[in-house]
Amino acid sequence: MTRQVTSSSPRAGVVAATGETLDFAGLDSLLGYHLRRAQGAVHRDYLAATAELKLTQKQTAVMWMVQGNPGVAQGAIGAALGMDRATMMVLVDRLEARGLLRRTRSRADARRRELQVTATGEQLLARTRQRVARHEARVKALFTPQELRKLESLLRRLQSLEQADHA
Amino acid sequence: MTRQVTSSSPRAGVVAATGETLDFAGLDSLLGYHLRRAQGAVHRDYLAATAELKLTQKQTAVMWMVQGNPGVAQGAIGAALGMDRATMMVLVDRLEARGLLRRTRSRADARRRELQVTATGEQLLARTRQRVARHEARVKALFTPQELRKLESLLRRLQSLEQADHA
DNA sequence: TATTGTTATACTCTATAACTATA
DNA sequence: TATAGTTATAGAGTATAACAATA
Repeated sequence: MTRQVTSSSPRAGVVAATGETLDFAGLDSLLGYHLRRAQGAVHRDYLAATAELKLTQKQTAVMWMVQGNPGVAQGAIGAALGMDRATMMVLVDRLEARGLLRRTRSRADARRRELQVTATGEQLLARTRQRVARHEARVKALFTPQELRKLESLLRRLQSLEQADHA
Repeated sequence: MTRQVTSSSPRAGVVAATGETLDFAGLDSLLGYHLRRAQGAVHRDYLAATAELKLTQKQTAVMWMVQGNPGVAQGAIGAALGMDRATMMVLVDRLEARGLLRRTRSRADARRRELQVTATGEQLLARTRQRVARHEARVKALFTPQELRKLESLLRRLQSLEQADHA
């Protein structure tokens, strides 16, 4: 497949599978576009790397955080990972149903649910970590250490949009 | 398993809404994590900026590409934007149902469906472009021109994962 | 046989709103 | 009143598999 991904030129285009040249018409001047494409590519690589384990990026992030903070409140995890309460519910419901997480009422504050990784969860998470490490290595191999630091720093700055006022 | 992969500080954490400090336990050393968070933040900003127009990032990208390439085959758009045929169907079905796109059988190759933006679609896309421009400006204001070029270049490299062999 | 589009199906993430129970 | 969690509901993106029409 011939790929002609000229970016900066005024009439950037790709040679599609059909042989037609498509005009991006400035779409590829949008940072959001590149971010979405990059995220898609990395996500698909992640899925391929962890396929049989059936833990998505988000689910892994939750398991990971709960393991690192045993007994943490459900909402605190959601807040730390930038997820809505309701979104968090869906995630935790599934992980609990699979026996990977335990949800117990907090004795200090009965409104809260404290999360713990189960023994089954520990095992699956350990296996997932190995796959993730391989996936990460493949991704990071695209960059020099300096580029990696730069990229991470720039991505962190994008995250700061979340805190900004939208008045 | 001892994990000491914390990127910035040995015990990186955030103060959650509750006042508890959460340990990321190395999660934030994963590039995929930062990418996902950044994409989430930008996506939410995009949604807020275009709320009443009801065109998502993906839908806008499709409309944008069709406008720039009138009569292009449905599959060619999908390929250029990195979407599955079935995924593309869902997108185009919705846009067609809203009267924003027209889908006609190609005379040159009857297997293909050629896409066109309707008059209604043109209007909505024009309004969307204005909102997107404002959104983009807000996002890009986080960076210097040099940083922007660097970020785009690094994101492009991530996209190249897609072409790699996963044998 | 290969390609393009289609349909059916399924799963995940996301969010809003209304509700319960606790504080 | 405010907070933590819950439930119901909905929309959107993603993908696999099987299929029809066409090349």
